[in-house]
Amino acid sequence: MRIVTWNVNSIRARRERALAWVTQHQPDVIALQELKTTDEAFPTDDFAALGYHAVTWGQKTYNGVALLSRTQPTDVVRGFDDGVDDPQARFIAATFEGVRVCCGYFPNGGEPDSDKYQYKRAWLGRLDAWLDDHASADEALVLCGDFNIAPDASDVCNVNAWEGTVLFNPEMRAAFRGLLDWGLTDSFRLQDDHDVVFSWWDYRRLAFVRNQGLRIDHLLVTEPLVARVERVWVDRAERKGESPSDHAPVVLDMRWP
DNA sequence: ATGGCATTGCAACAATGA
Repeated sequence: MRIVTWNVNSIRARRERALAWVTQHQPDVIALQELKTTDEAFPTDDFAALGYHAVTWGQKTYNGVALLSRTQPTDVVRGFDDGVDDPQARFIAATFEGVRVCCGYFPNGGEPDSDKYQYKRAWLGRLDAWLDDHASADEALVLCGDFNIAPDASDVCNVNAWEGTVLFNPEMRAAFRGLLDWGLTDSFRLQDDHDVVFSWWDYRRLAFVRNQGLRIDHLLVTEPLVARVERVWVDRAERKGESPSDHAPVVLDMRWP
């Protein structure tokens, strides 16, 4: 089974690339973030023509998440359903062939002293609560998406430049460790021979050609899946050429069922 | 200390991202 996470930075701007990528790489499930459009404007029919089901949770202009799959999803949830009045569409989950796939577009956080960072903190707490209340570390589960957290110094191109930012600081590293403590494993780190580590490169300053990036897109798996992971890899090629997203797809290949 | 690049929505370049 191939499960992919990809922040597309607008599905309308990335429509042709996304269709081509799915055609080439044939994922079983692909979790998309930053759709930046409504459910009505999502190219559901284009993916259906390729044989993919789509469940979406979009909104105008910002945010938006989706799950595309070869098989029919079950038990779809949109948002945390925790009573918080939150207009930001950042979380969707569904089950595919017995694997619960949770797709999050974690908040960026703006600046460390900002309201946006407070929202990021609160959102991470709400995610923890959702996992406690609606999921189990004993079930086959993948938590994937754009976490907007670089978990370790080895995930950062320039530690001095990034330390203390909303993407890389002690509190965010602790939040990431909290997810691991809940019972998740960073599938990428089950393997130590990666050609490509980073998953995001800034559009500016020639960051991609200089390979000045961050690893902020992750696929965390529960124990029932750990031994089944075959390979986790970043499709750096998708970051090349005309009009790429600033994120590359991260691919998890595993033996399932 | 700031912009740099990209996208959206509204028609002003402002808001946002990472």
